[in-house]
Amino acid sequence: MTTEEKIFEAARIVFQKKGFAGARMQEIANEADINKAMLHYCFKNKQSLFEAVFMKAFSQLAPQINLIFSSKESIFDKIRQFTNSYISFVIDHPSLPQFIIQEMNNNPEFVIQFLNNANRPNPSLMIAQIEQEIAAGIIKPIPPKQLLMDIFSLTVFPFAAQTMVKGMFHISEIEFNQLMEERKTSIAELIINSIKK
Amino acid sequence: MTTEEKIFEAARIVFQKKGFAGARMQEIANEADINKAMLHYCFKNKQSLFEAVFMKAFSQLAPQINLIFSSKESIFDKIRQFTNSYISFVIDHPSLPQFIIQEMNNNPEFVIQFLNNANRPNPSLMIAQIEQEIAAGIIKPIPPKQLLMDIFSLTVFPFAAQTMVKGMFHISEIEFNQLMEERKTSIAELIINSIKK
DNA sequence: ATCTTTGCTAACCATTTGGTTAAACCGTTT
DNA sequence: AAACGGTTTAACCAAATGGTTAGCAAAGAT
Repeated sequence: MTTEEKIFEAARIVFQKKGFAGARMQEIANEADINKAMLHYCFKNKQSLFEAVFMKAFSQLAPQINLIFSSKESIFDKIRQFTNSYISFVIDHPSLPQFIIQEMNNNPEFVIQFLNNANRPNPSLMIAQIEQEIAAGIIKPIPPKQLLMDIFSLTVFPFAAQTMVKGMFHISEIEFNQLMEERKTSIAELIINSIKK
Repeated sequence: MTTEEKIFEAARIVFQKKGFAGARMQEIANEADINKAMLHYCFKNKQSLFEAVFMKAFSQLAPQINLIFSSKESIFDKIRQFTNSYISFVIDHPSLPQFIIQEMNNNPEFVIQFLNNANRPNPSLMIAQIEQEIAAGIIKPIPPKQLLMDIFSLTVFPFAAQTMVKGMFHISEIEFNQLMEERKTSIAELIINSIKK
């Protein structure tokens, strides 16, 4: 592992645990087990190191989202595929959702500029598809944006609010992951049951 | 408004916008339009000022949650009541959910101690009720914890991820609030449709 | 009138924090 | 072996930041 990779990995850990404002360059250096000056040798400054970490995080998550926005399946299959693959992915990267949500909320200006980017996830195709399937009588009439929010809410929220969920239910990391495994199909069935005619 | 109230209100605004780590005492003083030394005259330090704000936030939100955990209604009515009243409340306090989730995730140790407190929202009664209604054949068999997570996910997530939702759909604050109004009944119907026998 | 308390501020302080620099290290080239 | 270039570090710096202090002004209390 190159020094730059060590730094990046350490930065990822620290930024995702403490957020941009709470992270300390010295802590990242300690985590990477290198001298603090190396951080500035490999990355311009805290901001650009953070942006590298954030972009990587987002670029890992984006394909998961594009999976549901851009595939050619029917709505039902899309929902089944998405809940399954997204939850699998996030179990392996459990701090990503909260990290992204937190930093987006703390830098709304950045988000606006960021989401105008080219390969950002774009829901408009899927909204059109939902309207079509409603018109075709396959699913009940439901505002497409609501359905999209339903899918994301059910999938992402338990991870974003992980600490609270664990605290409320008094469960461990392992039990939490078991719940999320169970949730893969549980969510899909919930939505499909509710919208199919 | 007393000086202490001015400080508290300013601290609320700044902490909820930037989080604990991102908030600056000077910025709070500016927002309150008083001298920075007054912060320390009225509150011991940053930590205790933050705790006052956090506790207030949580104590406002807790009754909304206890509404669903402790009322005597049937599950269906509980869901209808909760989605309605929670969303009404949070439209008026839109940064509360993200604030609480963020600070809990950033201080997990604090959460553990905090959720052992007496009047914390406790889901066990409602879990028992769900099991009863399943046994009575009123609703389909579904793991109670999943149902609880479903309700909270659908209700809380759009607010917690507000900036992302607005960015994805390219909608304004006002349009967002309209979506959330619509969502009050939309969510309740989604869940009830899906679990009723 | 004077002392005391309370609310408040300007100036200051110690530490932390992001960032820089000059020199050392080390493998490669000449 | 001397010169070179990329890598790494100890030491340092300036600014930011949370917190303190000494004192002022006004309102009660004696």
